Amino acid sequence: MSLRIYNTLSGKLEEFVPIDPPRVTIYTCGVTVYDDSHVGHGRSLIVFDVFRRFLEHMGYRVRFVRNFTDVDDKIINRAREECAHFMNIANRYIASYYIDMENIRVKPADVEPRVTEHIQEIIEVIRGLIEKGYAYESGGDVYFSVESFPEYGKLSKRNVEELEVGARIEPSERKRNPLDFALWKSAKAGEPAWDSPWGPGRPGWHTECVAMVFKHLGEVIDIHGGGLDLVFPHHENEIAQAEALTGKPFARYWVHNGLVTVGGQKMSKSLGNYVTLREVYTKYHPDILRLLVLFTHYRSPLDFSWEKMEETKRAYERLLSALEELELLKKLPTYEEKGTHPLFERIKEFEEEFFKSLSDDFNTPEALAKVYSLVSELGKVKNRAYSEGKISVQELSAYETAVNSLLKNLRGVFGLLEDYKPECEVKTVVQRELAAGEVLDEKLVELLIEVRDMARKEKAFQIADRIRDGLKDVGIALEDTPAGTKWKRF
RNA sequence: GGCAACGUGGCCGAGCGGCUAGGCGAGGGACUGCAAAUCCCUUUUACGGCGGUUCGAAUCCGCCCGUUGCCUCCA
Repeated sequence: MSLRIYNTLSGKLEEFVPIDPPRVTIYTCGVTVYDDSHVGHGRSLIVFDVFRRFLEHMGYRVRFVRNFTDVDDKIINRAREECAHFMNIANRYIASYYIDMENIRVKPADVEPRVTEHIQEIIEVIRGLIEKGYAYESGGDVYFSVESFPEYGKLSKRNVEELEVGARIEPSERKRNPLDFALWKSAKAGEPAWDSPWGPGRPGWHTECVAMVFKHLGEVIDIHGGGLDLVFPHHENEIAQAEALTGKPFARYWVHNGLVTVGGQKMSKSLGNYVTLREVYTKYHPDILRLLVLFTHYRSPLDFSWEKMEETKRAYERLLSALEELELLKKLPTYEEKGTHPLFERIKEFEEEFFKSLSDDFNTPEALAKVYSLVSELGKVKNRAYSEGKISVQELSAYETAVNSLLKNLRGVFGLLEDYKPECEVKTVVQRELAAGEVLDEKLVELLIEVRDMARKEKAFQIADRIRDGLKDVGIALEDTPAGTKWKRF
């Protein structure tokens, strides 16, 4: 099956052809570690996590690199505020990042390089650019000369003249052209600094990614990704440096995810309208965040709200209950039926269409629509089985096949349902943390359900309802089904 | 101001020349001791406005209106 991807560089959907199949190289710009990650970062991380899983699922051997920017102005400022070393700040937020990633189920990249561990490589890139005449040293700084690279602006569809007119870039006597950007910044007093041919200083922002790509993936990579807000200037400046140096296209496909907004406005630190990932995954199961992200196409804006989290939670629970139903259906009396069940055909269609949607520029919302169509089919099966009080062997087998197919694909590609086990309820992170002390509670709930069932058999509904209401007060909901009473926390 | 997107039914959100997206909500029904959950049915001028191309446009083209992003650190 061929995969089509939207390439920011061409502005078109293109068929995905890796340089050296089945090998695929992907680089995405990671976070600057000066604070906790928010939902905007989370979206980007989840989106590329799913791309990577999907490519792996298609049989590609993916090598995935995602960096940490662990030295920059914001980290330095933060360190100054706290009278701490900048590395302490960086290390703290890298640790925090890993906790977030574990909780939102984003797989680690194959290499997760840090800028401070690649200073030498960065210096080599800068040195090469100076040698080839694309960069110049000026008062201890080194700048890339935008005029020297005629294709500058090709990614973000701008031209140098327009940029100069609208330039709000702070003027600097050291720059020849206001659009020139710093590859190396000379150290000011009290700032972290490394030795270089141009004196002590630190790397500018844009060179790090180029140096790390060269080192860990090579001169030309298949996919370079990041948030839409990185297109200009960051990725434009990466292209300028890398291509000036090698004369080859830096990345074959430039892929950018849409931004997360709040009330229509971009979620950002500076606006203060952000919600941290930690806040989300302590309130909701991480699958719900992933589902929220995947319900919108990756290139569209995604407006975050807690109401939407609630909506997504309901959609998630409907999916879960369809899966859990299998164990209850197994308890019904069975009978033999002639022929194969039509549900088997639907499962086959589902799998085909699910991957077809994903192959069309990672259309996850459409893929989810296929998921929910199958879920509806399962609901119909369940309903009929319960109204007849029995289920055919073939139908039960089809239901089980469907559940396994959903589980396999939602786990493998979407990273959902990783902790799902039919006999256990799915818990939020907080619930998991509390789980150790819960065994006793569960026994008590089961005992109460047993007592309630006895009461119901005696038609002592007042007693039965008292138990149900009482459990509701402590956050446990009961559902009576022909196959027995289910309970869950809410 | 420049550049780039986007405007779909109560809300969210796919589709991008002809064929039911899907989710959430709301109303009705089935089921239930009553619920809950689930399923079924309904929510049928849905495609910002005005022109144009076409046998046929939400889907292509033009203009207008509106929203957003980038142009400064940013996933």
